[in-house]
Amino acid sequence: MDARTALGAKFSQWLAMGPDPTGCPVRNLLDRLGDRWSMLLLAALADGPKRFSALARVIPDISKRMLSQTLRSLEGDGLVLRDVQPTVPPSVTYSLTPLGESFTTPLLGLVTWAEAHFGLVQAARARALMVPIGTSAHETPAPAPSEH
Amino acid sequence: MDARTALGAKFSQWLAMGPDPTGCPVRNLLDRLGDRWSMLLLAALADGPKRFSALARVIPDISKRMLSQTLRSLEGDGLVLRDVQPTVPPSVTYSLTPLGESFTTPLLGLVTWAEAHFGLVQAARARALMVPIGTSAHETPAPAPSEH
DNA sequence: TGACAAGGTCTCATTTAGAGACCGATAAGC
DNA sequence: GCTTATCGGTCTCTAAATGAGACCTTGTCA
Repeated sequence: MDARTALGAKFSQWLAMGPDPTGCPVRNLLDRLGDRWSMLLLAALADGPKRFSALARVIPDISKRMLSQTLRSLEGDGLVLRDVQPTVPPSVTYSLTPLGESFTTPLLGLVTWAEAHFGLVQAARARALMVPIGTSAHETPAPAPSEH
Repeated sequence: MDARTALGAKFSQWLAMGPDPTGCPVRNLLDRLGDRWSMLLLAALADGPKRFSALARVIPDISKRMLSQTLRSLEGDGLVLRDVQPTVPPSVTYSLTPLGESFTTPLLGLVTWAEAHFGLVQAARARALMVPIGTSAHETPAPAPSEH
């Protein structure tokens, strides 16, 4: 059974579980980790424990606000450990918990796929620009350039 | 080399590539697929081609607006094929492209992890509620209910 | 004296997502 | 004939998420 078949089978099982999407583990975790920063932070922490400002440096385009918020969400889910040393100024180190480490396995699969297929995605994007999305031979001709 | 080490190695490679995050394939794809709906739609389509309204039924809590928008984004990235039959009313069927099918492999890994570890995540969440985040032994003592 | 660092929080403005009305053509129910 | 529903969306309006950047405290360095 290939991955597509297996995934499709799982998906129809979720459907059978009823109409409540929040009860589904996959929906639940995808809602948490499926944002712009969570998986990226987990990848950064896979490289080793890091302090708040070190994370901000290696991911320059995250705001302090989202960095703080996302780390607390990951901590709340048990994926990240937050260790505060009561020095002055305080020193806070974030690291992966064993649960967080276990997540690096599927995350590595995702990352590997991205590296391997990025070229094909870029090619598809280039085609999408040449032929506007949704346009094909049998559709309505291009709409007359009406203003507004 | 375990997954965590491999992922950490990849992460430090990205850092060496320079300060521009958008050039990184992983950042780029994570920004596209790392949202609330993209991976879920890919999982739904792994179950087989589906029409617009069928997708809306199996994922009841997505709005038509986001469904349309996300499908077009996936089409633009070459993961999903949109097939319009010029009947009246038009019949539009979405399916995975070969590239989209190849993504089901890492996605299945993610889904499998979620199913296997959801219990641990729930336990961590419960603990996080009992002991407010960031609180540990060497921090400021719990704000003693300064009764007198 | 002033600047800078730690690890955040706070407010404000912009961006994004969701709710729901609407569309045009057709077919079914009454 | 009238109402209703389906199809695959788009449109507007509002609510929520996000980003930018000021601010905080205590201490060290110049």
